[in-house]
Amino acid sequence: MKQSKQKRKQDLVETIENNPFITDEALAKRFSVSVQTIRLDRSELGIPELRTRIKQVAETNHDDVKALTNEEIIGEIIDLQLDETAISILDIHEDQVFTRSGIARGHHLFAQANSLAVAIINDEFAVTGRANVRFMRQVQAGERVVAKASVTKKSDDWPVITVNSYVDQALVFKGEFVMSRG
Amino acid sequence: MKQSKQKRKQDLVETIENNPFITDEALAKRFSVSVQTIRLDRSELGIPELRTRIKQVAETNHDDVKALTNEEIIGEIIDLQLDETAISILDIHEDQVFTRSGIARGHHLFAQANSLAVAIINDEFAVTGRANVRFMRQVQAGERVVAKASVTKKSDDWPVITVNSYVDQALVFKGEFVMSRG
DNA sequence: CTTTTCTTATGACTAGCTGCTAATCGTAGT
DNA sequence: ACTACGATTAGCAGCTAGTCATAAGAAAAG
Repeated sequence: MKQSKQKRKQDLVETIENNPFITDEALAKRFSVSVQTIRLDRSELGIPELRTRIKQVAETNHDDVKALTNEEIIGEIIDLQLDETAISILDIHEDQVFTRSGIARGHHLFAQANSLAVAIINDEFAVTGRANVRFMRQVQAGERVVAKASVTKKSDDWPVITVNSYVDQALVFKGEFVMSRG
Repeated sequence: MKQSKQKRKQDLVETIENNPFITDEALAKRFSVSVQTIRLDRSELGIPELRTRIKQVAETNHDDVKALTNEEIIGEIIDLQLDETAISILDIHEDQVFTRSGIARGHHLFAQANSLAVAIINDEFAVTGRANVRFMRQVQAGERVVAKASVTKKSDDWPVITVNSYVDQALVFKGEFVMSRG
């Protein structure tokens, strides 16, 4: 069935969206137009060719370079006394755990604690110098991690922050962060 | 470096397994043999061509709810000998640094090293038990961090992995990870 | 009836293969 | 030394699913 160019383009986008594995030839048959017309439409719509599309689908879930959340702070700070204590919460999401075991990847707990340690120091250029961490118990997806930080050694050069993270009442993470002023 | 056919075939399987997006030409270069040899090896091993491989990857995680082969890794692993050594690279992006100082937030370096430590252990349920890390030098946006991991203590219960990360030749991160098998 | 837009056709080119045949290399056995 | 053998390399036709550029024909709009 022949349709208007507008309509065909709309349908084309939809069709490809829910079946990225379709070739131009198949599309041509489906819309009763020539392959060339499909190519024209695709180029006008900025839709890449089949192989590129497949690759994109493959990459979205295979891509190794998975970044951590791009927020300045991992977790939500709910209490903060500068240079004293701080508390943050982090809800462990489905994609922060190992798909096989369902256990939260360690670096997320580290990131939460590290963020908190940085936040507690009243300095614009505070960075972590050293850290000593321990994962006490595995955390599952859906659990809420509460991190409690306190400055255990006040020093302008090397303040030390201790972070304890809990799920309910259970200690899941212990960390000691030695900071440095940038 | 030339190797025996057996060894090459083994390496070929591994290489393709953790990077299905590699062409025969690239493989030929990597193993210092001709493209024809790679094709021969592939056909003997029953490994399909690039496009088919990509399609398989795309398909398995298109209709798949629970992907098992999902390697959640921060950074790109460029070399891996299970239970021995591993190397990964991570390009520090604009939004992985503190907006004020431009210094990479520590947990990204930790995440890279932690991922590598998990990957090196030949176990589906390996998790980090303890870690001792040190940030030697600040890393700026745009810099490429190369993490080198090696198993320093082989143990079924508590293997220890040492990770050293470099920017150019400079050591920027040192970490010791004590793993536990889930 | 023109003009413009749309559609289709054509030819030349590409990557990354397959499948086949033929030649060469190095090593080992007799 | 000769030969046999496995491993390697080379070359070529053909394939898919495209690319780009150009041109010509059809349909719609002015």
